[in-house]
Amino acid sequence: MPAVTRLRDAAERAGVSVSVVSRVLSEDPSLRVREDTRARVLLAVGELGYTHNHAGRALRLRWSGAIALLVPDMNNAIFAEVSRGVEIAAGEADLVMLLGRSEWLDPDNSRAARLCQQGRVDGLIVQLRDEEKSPEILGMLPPQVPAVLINWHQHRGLSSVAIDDEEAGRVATAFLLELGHRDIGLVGGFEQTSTARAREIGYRRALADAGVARRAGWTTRLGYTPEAGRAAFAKLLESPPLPTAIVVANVNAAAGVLAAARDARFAVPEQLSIVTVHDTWIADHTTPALTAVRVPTYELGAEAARTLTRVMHGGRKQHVMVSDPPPVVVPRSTHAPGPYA
Amino acid sequence: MPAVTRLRDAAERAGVSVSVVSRVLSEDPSLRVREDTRARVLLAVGELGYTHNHAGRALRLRWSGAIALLVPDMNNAIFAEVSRGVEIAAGEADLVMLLGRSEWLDPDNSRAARLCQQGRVDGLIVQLRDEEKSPEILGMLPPQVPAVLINWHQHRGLSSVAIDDEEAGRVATAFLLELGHRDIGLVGGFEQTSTARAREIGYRRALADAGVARRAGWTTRLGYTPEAGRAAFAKLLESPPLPTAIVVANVNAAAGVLAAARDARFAVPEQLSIVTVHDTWIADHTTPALTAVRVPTYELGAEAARTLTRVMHGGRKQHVMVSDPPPVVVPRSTHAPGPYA
DNA sequence: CTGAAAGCGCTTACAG
DNA sequence: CTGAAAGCGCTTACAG
Repeated sequence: MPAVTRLRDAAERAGVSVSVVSRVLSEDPSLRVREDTRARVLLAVGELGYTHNHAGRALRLRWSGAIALLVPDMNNAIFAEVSRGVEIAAGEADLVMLLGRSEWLDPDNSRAARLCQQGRVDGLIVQLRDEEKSPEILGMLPPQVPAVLINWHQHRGLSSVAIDDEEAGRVATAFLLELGHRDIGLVGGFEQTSTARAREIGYRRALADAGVARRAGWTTRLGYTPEAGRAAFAKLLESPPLPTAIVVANVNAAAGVLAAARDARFAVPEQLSIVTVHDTWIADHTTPALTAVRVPTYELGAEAARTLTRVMHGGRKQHVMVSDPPPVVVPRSTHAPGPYA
Repeated sequence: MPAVTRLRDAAERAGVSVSVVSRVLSEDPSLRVREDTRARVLLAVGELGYTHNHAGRALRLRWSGAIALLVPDMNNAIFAEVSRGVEIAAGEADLVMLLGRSEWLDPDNSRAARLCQQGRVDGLIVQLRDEEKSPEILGMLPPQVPAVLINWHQHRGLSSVAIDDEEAGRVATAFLLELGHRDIGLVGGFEQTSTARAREIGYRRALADAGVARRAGWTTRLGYTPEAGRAAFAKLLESPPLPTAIVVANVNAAAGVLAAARDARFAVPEQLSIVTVHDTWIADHTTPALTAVRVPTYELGAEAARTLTRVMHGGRKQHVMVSDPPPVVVPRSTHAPGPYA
């Protein structure tokens, strides 16, 4: 570590005690200092380019100024976008973001717990793996650790932040209904994940609102990966008749559906319309480009950081739904008028 | 912050002084302690679940145990993959990774410089934005700050880690030559970026080795984005004749090329073969799926973390080329035999 | 309005 | 082999 200037150096240069420098720099409004003293201090600080030493400050203040974002996989455009939101909102709260993996929560010798206990981070933002049966894994964390679960609705044990997944599912479905489709399937996520359930509810509600019957065989719940999407399409093929349109609950799965449809020489959108949730840039680069429901992923991350900040400052556990901007369909090339148009 | 156990608590429980606990935990092999003392200490530590307080340790030891990875945009599969490598290798060196943006280097009030000066991070891994004219921006960093530039070859001022970009360009081109193409263009990156230059050299060398002429009009250097790819294709169209094949220096640009070709109703690979550098998962999800040169992106990140560690431990500036595994073509669906097959 | 002092939790010469 | 003490750089009661 370079020999940096300490509070003491600045104090000596300004001809005051360290207390004064520290207080001037703290910008405590209740503080009385003579104007010329303050000026001298600021001058010295400026000349020396003094910045407080973080470790000294953290030790004294008992906080680290860091939060950790734990995701299953950065190699997922959705989480990458969330991380941008977290990083930026954290920065606005003068917090720094540490990037980690959801594995860090794994019970035996949890790295996340250690980080918290060591005082390296003040809180956690957690995206669970979809395979996780439930967020019980978080039970492994010391209960005092401030944490917020993202993409989870109303978890009883922890604060959570989610987007309006139900509305996203509803909007996607309503769009297809309006196009004249009635035979609409759902390629959904795992049943145990909160977002998958919400999106499915939205899908069902849109159908119900339109008085359109739902066919159980047209709903699959295989997950949010391209492979899951492929599998879902295969399953659909197995039990004809096929729907004329499907809602896919996740864009990565939608890419898989599209690939499988292509392999099966199925024409999209002529034979099958597809609307997916999540407007990541992959949606714009498939062929045909995916019609997608844009959801506030970035805002989700930002709100998670803000919520965590509140919790860290002693706020109560809370459940936040990010509903601004609301889910909206971005029409591209995977939808076509349905038979009832 | 939760009331965690301190060294003192463990010491009291074990009936020894804090010095002993600290020393036992440090695992200094040169240390003499009675076996039963050590056992008592370890027992107490285990029972209490003691972990050292990070701030105390960092203050005393004058290091933070953290590094920062600065990238232009996480929403780029290549950097996401690099970050995985960095994170994992950092973890192996007991370092934690802070994720930041290249903007943090911007001269006025550089956040990166502050982070270093505060002792919040011990070093930096930097991916420059492609628009950056040159790495001179790093001149803004205090010279003592350990830093390594990634995706840059042989920068004179700083350590750097890069993949074998020349070989990647060569392999891509050689693959097309072998397929019977001779009219081969290059959709390259900005001239000022080191990787773009290297990939272009590889492309030229492959042509030269095969005794095939290069046509200047078939080389564009518009950057690594989908938009750049689209623009490059448009430019190619403007000045016929067209090559029968192109090497694209970056997969994101390749996605743009593909989209533009589709819009122009150009048949890939029948009328135009495409081989791109970077085998991110996007390559597998375009239509047709991109034939790509797989390069060791993950390893690049991991090696960057290791190199930075060495530099932080006082090692000299160094330039590392990650050449294992070597660049290799992953054949998919954007290549076809050329006219000289 | 300003300063001297304590103490955050740790490691490590130094004594014994 | 073990302990008492100093000191890393900071903030903040407490005194004046």
